[in-house]
Amino acid sequence: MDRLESVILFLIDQTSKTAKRFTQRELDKKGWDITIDQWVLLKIVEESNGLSQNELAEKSSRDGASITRSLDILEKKHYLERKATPEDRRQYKISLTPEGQAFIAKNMSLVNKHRAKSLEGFSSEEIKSLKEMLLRIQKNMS
Amino acid sequence: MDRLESVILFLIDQTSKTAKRFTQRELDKKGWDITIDQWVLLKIVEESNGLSQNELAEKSSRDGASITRSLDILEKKHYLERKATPEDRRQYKISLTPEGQAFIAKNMSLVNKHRAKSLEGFSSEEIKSLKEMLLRIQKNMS
DNA sequence: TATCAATAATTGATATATCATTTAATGGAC
DNA sequence: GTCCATTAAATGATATATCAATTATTGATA
Repeated sequence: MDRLESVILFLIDQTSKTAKRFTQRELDKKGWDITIDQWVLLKIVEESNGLSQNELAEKSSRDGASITRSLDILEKKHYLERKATPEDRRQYKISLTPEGQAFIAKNMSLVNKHRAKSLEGFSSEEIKSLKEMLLRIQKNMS
Repeated sequence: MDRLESVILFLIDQTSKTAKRFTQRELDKKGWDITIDQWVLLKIVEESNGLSQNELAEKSSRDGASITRSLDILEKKHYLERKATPEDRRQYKISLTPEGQAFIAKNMSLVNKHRAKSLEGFSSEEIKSLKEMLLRIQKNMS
């Protein structure tokens, strides 16, 4: 029977927490006014404009209720907006505002710096294989 | 510039969330009355009896305040207990109760089944290299 | 031994996640 | 067209995470 420190799911969770906490603190120091999860939401919207809230929940692996509340916050900051969908009045299409675009533009290089830091010393083959294994685990757990 | 889906830190977080939600739901169905994070705490105590709360926070990559509250819950369920430390009356040593031991014994095989499921199709070399890469990322982010 | 900085755990305030429920709108089946 | 199950998003209740501040204790130093 394995000790916890060698259980992959435990290590993944631990790595996620460690990296997130580290990055969040660094970004707070730089005067960020949003969380990493909110940033991720902005990036998803940037990459796929006009998604519905359910689609955002799916893409970000989060609960729909949680997305509703994050969108409220990001809308209040004027980083993105809900646009009515004429074909289906129950749903919205979410899109970036110019302020949202500007916020991403201003911070992207800092985020890239952190991503690079997390992978210092990794070869591109390693990164490729790591990605692929993470996806396999996700598939196993769904 | 990479799309989010190929950003390692994003994939790690996503994998962690997916696996945790999946496992939590499965365990809830079996009538578990604790969360995965509480389970992890129990397991840490089982593997290293008599740690202080700060040490538990460190090992579980969680905040001390959060540990305090989880311990309150687990103590109320009589799964573990705080024992006074005579050498330092500020700290406690945390240990499993017989009920805690029994709970682990009863559920361990189910947990192992989920761990195995997450790694279906993985060779032991792959697992070894995945572990090692996760630890390297943690080191990079600390 | 009196003082004071450092430390362990707790507590308060606040933010966010999750599940269940509710509301409004949609789209079949009849 | 009416009924009704389904769906999208919002909301309420509850649990947990984080940070900052607090409380009690320790240990070093003057």
